[in-house]
Amino acid sequence: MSLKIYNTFTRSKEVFTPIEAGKINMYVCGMTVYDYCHLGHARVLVAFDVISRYLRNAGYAVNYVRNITDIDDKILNRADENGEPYTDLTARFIDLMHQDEARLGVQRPDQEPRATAYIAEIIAMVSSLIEKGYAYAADNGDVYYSVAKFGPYGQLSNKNPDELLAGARIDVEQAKQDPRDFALWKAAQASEVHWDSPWGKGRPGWHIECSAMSTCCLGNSFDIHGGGPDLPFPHHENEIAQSEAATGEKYARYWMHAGAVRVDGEKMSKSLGNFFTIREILDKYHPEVVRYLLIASHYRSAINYSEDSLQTAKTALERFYKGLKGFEAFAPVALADLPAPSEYIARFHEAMQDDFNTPVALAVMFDLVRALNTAVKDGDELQQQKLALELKSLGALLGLLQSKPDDFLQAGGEDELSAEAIEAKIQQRVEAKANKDYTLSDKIRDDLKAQGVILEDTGGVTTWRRG
RNA sequence: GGCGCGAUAGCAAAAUGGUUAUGCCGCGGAUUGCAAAUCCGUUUAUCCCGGUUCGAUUCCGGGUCGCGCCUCCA
Repeated sequence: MSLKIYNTFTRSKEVFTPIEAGKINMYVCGMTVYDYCHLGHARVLVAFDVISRYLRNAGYAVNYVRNITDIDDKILNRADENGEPYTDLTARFIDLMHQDEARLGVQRPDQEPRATAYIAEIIAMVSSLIEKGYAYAADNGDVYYSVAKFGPYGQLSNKNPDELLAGARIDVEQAKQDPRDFALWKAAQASEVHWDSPWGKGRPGWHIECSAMSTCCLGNSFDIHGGGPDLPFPHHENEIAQSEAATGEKYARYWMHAGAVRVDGEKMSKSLGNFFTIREILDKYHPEVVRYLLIASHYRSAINYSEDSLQTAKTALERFYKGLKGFEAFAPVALADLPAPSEYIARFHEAMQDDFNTPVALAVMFDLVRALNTAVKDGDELQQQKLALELKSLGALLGLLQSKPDDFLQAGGEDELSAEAIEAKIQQRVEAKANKDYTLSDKIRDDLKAQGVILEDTGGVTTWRRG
């Protein structure tokens, strides 16, 4: 069994072979920090979190780099609107992003380079592109990349450069020699934030920072480059043009792009203003519910967000947690460390190795929890322990099932009945049952149910959860 | 206009040239004081029209509808 990855560049699933055996260098385009992260960002964060976790678990030494773009027109505009230094704005949203990612259980990347820390490298790359004839300094102080000079331009997004020229419909900057050319360096206006450069005071263009940071952190060529669904063109196309022209080497080998998150059939995006932030969703739902929702569809397919879909995700997770009650003591282990792994482990690997097919991986876990429930019913303790450990270990690999079952099943809002009040009611009911006063005991149970609390009498013991 | 993706049961979502996806919901049974949970069983599918094939949801062609990128967006 070998790992297969869908490569945007070839538009096909390919057997994955790293440049250096056992090592994977991976770069993912991260956030431009001027606003809260929304669910679309969460999708990319979680997708590549699961991918990097799986690759590590499969034994690869993964170097996962995810950048932060902390200088950009939108950042400067927002800081201007707020009347604050742009560095205050970016520091705040970097911090908030880290909070969101921690709450979602997303492991931090190995390196998290920021554009403003790589200005010297960016200037060096732009200089190199000018020297090699791929870029030119215009009269207005901007530096542009000359798209016509890069023969393979358009390969990633499957675009014909000639047709791009015909289709240009934005106001073309006068200083450009060709409408398709894009800015590597932008001259600073009057009092704007700027750095000194051979072309005067200015700041980096949008795409160059990723070329510079990925090359500095991972080398001229690396294994995987990932990002959101709207990045293949122009961002990644331009990265390829910049990097390959500057280094003369193949840039990234496998391009991976997450699918869109939609709302009512339309892409969730800042420009449409139809986005839900991660934190507002996490105010109402357990982080694992959000993770489950994002993983229950394949990472490349579009998903349609709704409150209902979160509710369904919660119900699905409850099935796992109900099965794990009583196995709190089992700590998850790496899959390679499982003793005598069951067929479910092999099936899980098979699913994940097929372009990280998490929906199938979850289906395997549902089969596993059924087997676990059966083992519990049959009183087969060895089998129970084995399967519970396996389920927790598979869950851990996906960043799920990390809570104690009761913590997950009993989690409630502040306005809901307290655990103490529920326990007191249960005690009253135990006494009623002992007196065979089923009318009272059923009334207590019905009253609790009306308040969203479900009682379960299992083996003479009553437990509860919120429905 | 260019490039690309998708259409699967009540909902969500995989896969597959012939054989159970899976989860939720519905129905029946076991279990239970009654429930809940669990287990067992079970009802609903492959957008339309052609073609290839012994056989197509799956491959090919055409169509319809939806969506994405082509402009800042993950």
